[in-house]
Amino acid sequence: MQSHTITPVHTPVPPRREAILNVATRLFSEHGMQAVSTRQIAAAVGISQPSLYAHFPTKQALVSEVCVRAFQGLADRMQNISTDLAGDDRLRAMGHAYLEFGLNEPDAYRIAFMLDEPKRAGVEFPGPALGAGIACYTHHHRAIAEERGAGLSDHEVDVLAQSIWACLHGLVSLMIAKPEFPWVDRQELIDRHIDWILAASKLG
Amino acid sequence: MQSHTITPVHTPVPPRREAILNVATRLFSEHGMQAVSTRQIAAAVGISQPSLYAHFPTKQALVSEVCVRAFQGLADRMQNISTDLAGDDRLRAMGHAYLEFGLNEPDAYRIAFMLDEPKRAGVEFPGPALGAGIACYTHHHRAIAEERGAGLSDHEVDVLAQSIWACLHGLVSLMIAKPEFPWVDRQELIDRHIDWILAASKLG
DNA sequence: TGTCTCACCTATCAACGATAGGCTATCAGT
DNA sequence: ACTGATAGCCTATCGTTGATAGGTGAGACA
Repeated sequence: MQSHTITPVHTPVPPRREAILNVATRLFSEHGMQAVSTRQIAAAVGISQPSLYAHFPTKQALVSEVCVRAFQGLADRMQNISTDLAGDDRLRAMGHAYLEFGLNEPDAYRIAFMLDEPKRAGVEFPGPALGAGIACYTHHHRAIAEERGAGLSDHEVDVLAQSIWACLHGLVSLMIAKPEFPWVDRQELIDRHIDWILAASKLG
Repeated sequence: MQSHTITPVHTPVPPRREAILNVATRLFSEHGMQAVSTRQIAAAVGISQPSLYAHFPTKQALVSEVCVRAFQGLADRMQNISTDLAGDDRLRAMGHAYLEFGLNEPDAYRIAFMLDEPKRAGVEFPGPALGAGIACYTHHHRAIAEERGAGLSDHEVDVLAQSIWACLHGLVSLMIAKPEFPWVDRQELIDRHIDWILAASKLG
């Protein structure tokens, strides 16, 4: 039912919505997503709590949009790597980009890959946040197929890509969830984990 | 304590605390831990909601105890494997035990390894649930050290054990959190993931 | 019998996400 | 300039959550 009144020319984007997203991003990364209430977000923006619901239908929608924005950065980075590099350099750079994104944006990563989908009650979205993560997985899958897929069936490429993804996800998600675990030096573990996966992926 | 259980006439007195834990375990595995409220647990037990707090100081304490009990099963299983088997059979069996535990007890696994510690505000527990999980990691670390540690320094064993743990955790946690992802056949992925890790762990 | 203990109850709290309904400023069409 | 619609915001309130306060009643023991 929205008509020809779409572009009012003076407001290219409602600034309030943007302000809410920026404030929410900051609060989420400071205190964690579950710990930040809609009332805190509204107070930080300077509006009342119900007013948030004029811009976002639900808190989850706000969270998802914050997350999607963060993941766009990872997708861009993986895209660039895929066009700039080749061979082991390509895979190594993508692995590092993936791990470092997860460790630098733990809230976005957690929202996309470490939380259950809200699958309650019938209809079931892929979920916008998960969708943004899947876009990154697609870059990963294509890189594996092109760099390690020679002589493998599509199915075998799928198995390899999912196995490698699991290895990368395992390290970043464990480090996010359990930072107090007595890890060995973080950078050394990341480097050797990736090198080890790269070598193993040549085993066939 | 109350070993000879001839149920008294009036009050069946199956220890309340035990009944709560059993009911909570069932409800958590049916609907997920976050979705079950203290009121639902109390109703299923047949007592009022505040009465729960006579047995557990907080909901988190109840959740943790359910989780610790579940993990005791995994620890026992890994202990048995470590004494019954050796070589690659030992590592393979432990890997399978670990993955299948996570997939069969997703709530316990999630509580122990996929949730942030409640580290806010000063004092910081290791957390009873995490503690139970760490006990299992210890079995894993020892097995890696004994089966793959020849010629490696302690530090290199740590790196290898943490890398392999991350690979195992990655697969189980992703499958738990994202069951709707188009995974290849679950059993095939598990088998080939473990075999692949086993082979890779021989690369040095 | 008196009293101590303790598991249990009802009543209630503060905080949460979310909704209902009214007020006001802007703006297009007449 | 008036009118009517719209958008954005407000206060008030809802139902649910985890958790607390304070009273009640039964069994153990002197």
